Amino acid sequence: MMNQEERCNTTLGLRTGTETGTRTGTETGTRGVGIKKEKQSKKNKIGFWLDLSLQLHPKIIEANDHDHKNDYEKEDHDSSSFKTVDDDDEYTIMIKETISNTNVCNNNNNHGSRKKLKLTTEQTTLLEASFNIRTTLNTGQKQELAKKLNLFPRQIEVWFQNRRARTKLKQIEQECEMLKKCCETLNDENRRLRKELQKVRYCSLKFDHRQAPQPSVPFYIRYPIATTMHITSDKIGNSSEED
DNA sequence: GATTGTTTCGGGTTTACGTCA
DNA sequence: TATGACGTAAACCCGAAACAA
Repeated sequence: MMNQEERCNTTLGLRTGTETGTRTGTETGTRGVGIKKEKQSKKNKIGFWLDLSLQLHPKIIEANDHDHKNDYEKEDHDSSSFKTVDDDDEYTIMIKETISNTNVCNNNNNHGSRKKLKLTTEQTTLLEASFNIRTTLNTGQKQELAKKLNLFPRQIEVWFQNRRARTKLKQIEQECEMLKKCCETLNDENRRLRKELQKVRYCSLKFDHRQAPQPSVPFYIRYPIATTMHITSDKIGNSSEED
């Protein structure tokens, strides 16, 4: 429940736009100061908006897609920056009832939940084909595709955004896998070289025993690293691989 | 050149929905 | 059959950048 102070925290706005399902351009943008502020403080705030939306050209909706289309139309409005009421508490309901017969609408989500559209196979196929040609669309291409698929341009936009994100995620996963394998290979190589080093140490000890008194510094340390590596890989390394 | 409004995008999150144990 | 966990994808939110007026 809201307290008295919150109840008084109301906003009044004017909304323009169309019923075509596209955004009105006020949803995003850091410099759209006035409207942006309203959006950021939408929670726990009652907002009244005068809706001047126009239905320019009612879309022809296929029978089996009817519910989803209507839902999306509602959804698209709800997703705009004017959704200022989130929960149907007593006060909100009262406000709704009060203003229900006027042109003022508060753009509340009527059912408290959004419907999720599942794209058909044909739609997905065409979208994928378009994505393979180009990963971003300009306005014209977006509208053309939306017309073809009987979707809203906003849906096309969202699909492409999500698709780009999925592509990037897959790419990152692949790169991660590659680095893992690379790391494993390097670890294997490291283990192999350590083993070879042990063998060299062992050989040098035997050699010193036969040829000379035990030196104070181990045999392998007396050679520069590069030389040691050379001996290791070319001479002894081969024999170790035969093991 | 600075300011403002608009559009688009990336990154992250939320949520509806399907699947499976 | 019911249900909860989980994965997926559509939709959403926000900040940043680019661009035009």
